[in-house]
Amino acid sequence: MPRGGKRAGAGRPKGTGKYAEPTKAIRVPVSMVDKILEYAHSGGFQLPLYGGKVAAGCPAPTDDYIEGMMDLSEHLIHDPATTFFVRVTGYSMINAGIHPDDILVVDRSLEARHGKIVIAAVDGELTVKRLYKKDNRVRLLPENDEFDPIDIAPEETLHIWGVVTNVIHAL
Amino acid sequence: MPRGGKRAGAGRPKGTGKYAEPTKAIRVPVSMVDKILEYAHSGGFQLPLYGGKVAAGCPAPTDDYIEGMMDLSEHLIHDPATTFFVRVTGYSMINAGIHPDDILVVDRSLEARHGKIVIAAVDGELTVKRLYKKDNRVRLLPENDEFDPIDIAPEETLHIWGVVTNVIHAL
DNA sequence: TAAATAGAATAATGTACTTTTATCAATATG
DNA sequence: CATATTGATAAAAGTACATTATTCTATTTA
Repeated sequence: MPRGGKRAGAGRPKGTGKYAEPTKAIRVPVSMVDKILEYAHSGGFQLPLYGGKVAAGCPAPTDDYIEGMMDLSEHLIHDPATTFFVRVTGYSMINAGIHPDDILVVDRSLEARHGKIVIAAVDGELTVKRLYKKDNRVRLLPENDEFDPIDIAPEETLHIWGVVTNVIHAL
Repeated sequence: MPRGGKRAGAGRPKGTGKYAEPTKAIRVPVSMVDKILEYAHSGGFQLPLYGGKVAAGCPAPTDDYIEGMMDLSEHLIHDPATTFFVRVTGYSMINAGIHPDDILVVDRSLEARHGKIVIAAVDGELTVKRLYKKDNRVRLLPENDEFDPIDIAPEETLHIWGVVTNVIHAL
């Protein structure tokens, strides 16, 4: 038997889907479908960032004290086209907090100014050093007394790959 | 006039699309469409990682010397559900290479063992310290001589939010 | 009158289909 | 014969549609 007629307010409510908001169909490469669905589902790798203050005795991370949400890649990489990573070898920059096996975030679109920490190709090796560029002298300075500065003669060309923006150190 | 009947080999060739591979339509939240398209287009924030060796005099990053491709988020975040970030305040862990305004990657699914660097909530503040947990004593040890260790009395409960896995330091 | 239930309403989802884009080959043209 | 033109072909991209899922309400039943 019919139970019906018109009725206002019926129907599936908005925001009851997986994402609690309207969706759109877009096309992505087959090989990335899984990764992208995971990316979408986890909200774009946005994770909570906490600052200093919390309630006394607060036992675990809560939304209440979140300073904001942050996506690491977004935060560290301004232009994917000009950014790359370098794995550190050696101790020559230890006093700048750069340890072996650290990962450096490098941007080659930044100007290599005096005082910046840069990645340079010297003698077939990639090296991290602080750039000295003053009084018509160019030098690569280690931050470790046991290493010697590298002088770049005026006729030599120094191949600087980019400027280091961040150091990622695993504990 | 007609210019021809059947002909083999005609048609748009495979791999001439934006992604040079077949695509699939998937549904994603409207608010993330732009981000996801950028993500898909840049290959999932996979950027080159370089190791130590390059050809002498190599002027710029080239594919030839790539150690591999790396996605920062993927590399640093094993489980988005249990990972969060903390912004560092203060100098108490300076000797562990943890500076003010550094960002810590913290995983709360890891066991807080003796010797690990942890995030704890003490007196309404989030604090980073090395965990001492031996001989029935629990202490939070700074790595800076100007700071004092924090003793946790047996009857107190120490609220550990998670174990620090990585330090991100801007230069 | 309270609980159960069938059906209506509508959002969410996935996919089939249409439209667009790109390339090739057959023919025409100079 | 070299070059330009046009239609055939097929991949790629975007979108509309059919399907599925969910919730609400009017009616029935106890």
